[in-house]
Amino acid sequence: MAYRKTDTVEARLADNRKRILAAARTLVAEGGWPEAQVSHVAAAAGLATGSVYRYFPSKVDLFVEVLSTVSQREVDVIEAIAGSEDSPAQRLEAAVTTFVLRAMRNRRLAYALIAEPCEREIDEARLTYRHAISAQIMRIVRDGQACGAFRAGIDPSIAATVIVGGFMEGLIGPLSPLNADFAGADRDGGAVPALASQIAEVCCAAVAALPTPG
Amino acid sequence: MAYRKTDTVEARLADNRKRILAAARTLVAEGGWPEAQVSHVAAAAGLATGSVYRYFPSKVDLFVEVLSTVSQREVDVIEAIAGSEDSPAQRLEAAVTTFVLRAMRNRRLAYALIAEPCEREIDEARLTYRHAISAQIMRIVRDGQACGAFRAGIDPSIAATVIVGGFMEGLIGPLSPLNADFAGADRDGGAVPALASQIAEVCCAAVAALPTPG
DNA sequence: TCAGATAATGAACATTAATTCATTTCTTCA
DNA sequence: TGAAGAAATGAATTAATGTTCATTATCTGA
Repeated sequence: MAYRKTDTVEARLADNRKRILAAARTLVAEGGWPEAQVSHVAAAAGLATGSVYRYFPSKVDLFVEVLSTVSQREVDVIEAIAGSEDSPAQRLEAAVTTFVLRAMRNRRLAYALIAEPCEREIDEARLTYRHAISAQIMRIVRDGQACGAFRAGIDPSIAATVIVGGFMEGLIGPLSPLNADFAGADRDGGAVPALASQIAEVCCAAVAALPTPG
Repeated sequence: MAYRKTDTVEARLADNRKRILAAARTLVAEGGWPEAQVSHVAAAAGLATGSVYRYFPSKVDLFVEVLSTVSQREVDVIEAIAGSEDSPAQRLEAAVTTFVLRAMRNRRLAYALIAEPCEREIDEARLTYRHAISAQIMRIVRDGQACGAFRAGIDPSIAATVIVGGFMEGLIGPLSPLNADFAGADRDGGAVPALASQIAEVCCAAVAALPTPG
């Protein structure tokens, strides 16, 4: 009488869930939010539309999980940099450069997750990760102020927010699907590293201490 | 046989159009985009829903005009500052401070026009004005580099973009309706001017030249 | 005042996807 | 193997607004 999920079934269910997430991510990475439709996801995952709702309570939940997974990885990367042993100036430079370079590796996805207009609830989920990134930058700023490498008298929270807004905005143009300048994949030695280092330089200067005169 | 609009009618039509725009603006300023519905606008303007379509081809056109009117004024203000006789450093500081202070005078409206999720086409119209503001900042950056007040070797376009993103992001938290910290109208001598000057300081430092050593 | 022309109305319509759910198919285990 | 439970299906439903348009009201010039 009892029905208990076999390992086989359990595995298939888990696989379905993964495939749905992967399909959703791929669709966003290829066509942005306009492609992010439940029926498309289902088709791409080889399931019926209604089946998606056996794995995710709603479209928003599904895509928030996609966004969270990708974003959390970026937060982790920045956190590792923020917690490293390098000088605050080096850490700030590395955090910004790394973020820009990584975003440019998957432009369409990064554009969708960072800047493309989307549903309110997904947009709100973005804030979580922006805050998390900002918190790591703030930590670097605090450390820098403590050791005199960064100017005192600036609110670290404001500085971090401005820096995060700055490098995100610096990315948006190059990320935009409308912008063809960065379409070529000349990631190494090309325009992308130059962009990253320029953005990082401006961000670092925003908080750097003035060299002690004399 | 012929029908020619009387001055009276002409005036009434013009007045209707203005009232529609004013109502639309007021609704956005009070409730943001969720309130920006054609039927609400019509009711607030004392007209029927369908009548709005005698003055504007679509909802998007109407609200793009609202956004344009408000945004262009801000562009004009910044342009005046950018073209003034002050030093580049003073102009940059003034541009950022002024923008922040003006935005904080009508937080809900500024939030809607700058950051609140909205329809794709309205969002695209935002970019126009962000670019226009960026162009003015870039002009200041160029002038500053030319006279040695700002560091050479930075792409003025990138610097301007990062600065604009920075102060916009610095504003978003304080502008957000969710944020109660700035709800009080202590505009003078209070938290708002302090915020503006902190944001401006960070932005200015991003491009300022290092004092010549020795 | 009246015919011709325009303006205003607002209920009905159109659109677009998300979501539901009655039905079908698959799984389990005695 | 078959009865009961679970999973999958996908067409129909829902919902929320922007937009239309047949109808009504108003205006102009003679």
